[in-house]
Amino acid sequence: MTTTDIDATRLQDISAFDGSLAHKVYLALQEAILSLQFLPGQVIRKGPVCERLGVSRSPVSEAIARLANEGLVDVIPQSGTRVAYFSMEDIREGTFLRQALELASVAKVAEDRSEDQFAQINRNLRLQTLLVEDLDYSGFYQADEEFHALLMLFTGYPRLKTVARMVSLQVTRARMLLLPTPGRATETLDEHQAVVDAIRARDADAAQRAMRHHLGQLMPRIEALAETRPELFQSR
Amino acid sequence: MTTTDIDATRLQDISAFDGSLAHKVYLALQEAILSLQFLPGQVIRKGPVCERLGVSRSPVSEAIARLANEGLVDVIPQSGTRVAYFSMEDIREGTFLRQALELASVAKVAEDRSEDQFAQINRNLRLQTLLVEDLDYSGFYQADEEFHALLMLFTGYPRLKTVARMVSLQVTRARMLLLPTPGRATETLDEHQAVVDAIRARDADAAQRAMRHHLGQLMPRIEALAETRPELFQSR
DNA sequence: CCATGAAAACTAACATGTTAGTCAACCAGA
DNA sequence: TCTGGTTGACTAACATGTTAGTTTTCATGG
Repeated sequence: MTTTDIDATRLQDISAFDGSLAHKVYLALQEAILSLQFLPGQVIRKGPVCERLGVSRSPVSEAIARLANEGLVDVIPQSGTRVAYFSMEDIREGTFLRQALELASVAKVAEDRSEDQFAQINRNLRLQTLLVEDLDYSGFYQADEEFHALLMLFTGYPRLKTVARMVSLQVTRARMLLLPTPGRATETLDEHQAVVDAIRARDADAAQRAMRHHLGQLMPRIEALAETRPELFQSR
Repeated sequence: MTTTDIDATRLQDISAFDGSLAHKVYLALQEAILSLQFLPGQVIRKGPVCERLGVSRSPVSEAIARLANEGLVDVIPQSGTRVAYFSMEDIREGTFLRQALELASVAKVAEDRSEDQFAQINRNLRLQTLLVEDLDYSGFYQADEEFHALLMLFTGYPRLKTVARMVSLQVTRARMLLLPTPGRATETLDEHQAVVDAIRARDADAAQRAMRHHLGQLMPRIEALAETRPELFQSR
C-alpha cells in the first residue's frame, strides 16, 4: 500500500520555478519522474502532493493532465494516477521521432548556418573536449544536451526544441539509467566531431549521416536495460 | 465588443463526442477554430461556452489549456483568451516539423512495408483517382488525409500521427483557406503517384524525394494567403 | 477454506465559490 | 486637447465543495 505510493516529500520546492502555480507543479512532478525519484508503477495521490507543495487540487490536476498527455503518467478514470512504466515501444517511437527532427535540423543548419552560429557550435564542442578530459560526466551531459539544443535553436524554429523534448521524454528518462563511462564519452565526442565537421563543410548529407550514426548508438544501450531492470518495464 | 467575441452557438453539440467532458469541449472548440467558424483575434469567454455546452468552467478551462498548449489560442493571464492569429513563422515551422516526420515515415514504410500494406496504400490512391474524376473535392480531401495517415500508421508508431497532427495544426487551419481546384487536385494525384511508385520499388530515397516535392507545393500557396487575407495574420 | 456480493472508502472528474491581476473608462489637472 | 492616475468591471487562476465511478474490504454462505 504505502510502498507503491510516491514519496511526495521528495518533490522540490516549487517557489524555485516561475509561471502559474499549475506550471510550477508540472515542472516539479516532471522532474521527479524523469530523475526516477518517482518510480514506474508508483501511485500519485493528489492529497499528499497538494499538502507538500502547499497548493490546492486545481493546479495539481492541471499538471497531471499535462503529464498524462506526455505519457509520463497513466490516469485511470475515477480511480488513480500512476507513474508510467517504461515501454520499449514508446522508447523506440520516441527515438524515431527525435531522430526525424534531429536529422531535419542538422541538415538545415548545415545549409543555412552563419559563421557566428558555427563558431558557437564549435565552441561547445571544445568545451565537451575539456569536460571529457576532466572526467566531468555531469558537465559533459549538460554540454551534450546544449550541443543538440544549439542545433535546433539555429534552425530558427523556436518550437522545435520543445517538440523534440516532448516526443522523447521517455527516452530522456531511460537515459537516466545509463551510467556514464569514459569510453562512451570519448565515442560521443568523436561522433559530435563528425557532425561539426560536416556542418563546417556545409555538407547537409554528411551531417545527416553523422547524426544518424550518433543517434543510432543510443537504442542498443537502452535495449540492454530491459534485461537488467525488468521491473521498470511494463509488466501489466 | 460583441463583434470581437466568438459566437458560442456555433459550437457543435458535444454529446456527439466521447471521452471526458473536458475532452469533448476540447474537440468542439478545436473544430470551431480549425474550421474558421471562430476567427483569429476573436475573444473566447468561458461563460457563453459553458452555457452553450451545458457544462461548468472546469472542463472548459482544461480544454482551453490544451488549445493554448497547441498554440491555437492565446491566453492573456487574468485577462482573457483569444483565437490565435495566423503567423507565417508558426506555419513555416509547422511545415518543417511535419515534413521531417513525413520524410522519416515514408522512408521507413518504403523499406519495411508488407505486401498487404502496399495494397492498402495503392487502393487509397485508386480511390483518389476516382474522386478527382468525379470532381468530389471534399471526398478527395478526405482521401488525401487518409493517404498520409496510412503512411504514418504503417510505420508501426501509433503516436506519430498524433504528433504530426499536433505540430501542423496551424497549417491545417491555413489549408482551410485554400480553395480546391481541378488543376491542383490532378497535380496532387501525380505527386502521390510518385510516392507510391517509390514505395512499390522499396526505394526509400526516391520516396523521400517524391514526398519532399509533394509537401513543398503547399507553402507557396499559403504564402499567397498572407497577401489576400492580411486581417487573419498577426498584426501585433 | 474459498467464493460472492454488498457496502464502505477512496479517487478523478466536475461544479461552484473566491482571489487577485488586468484593462478600459473616466476624471482631474495641465 | 492631452496626460496621468484612479477606480471598477471583468477575467483567468486558484480553492473548495460535490458527484459518480472504481476498488478494496469484509461479512456471509457454500
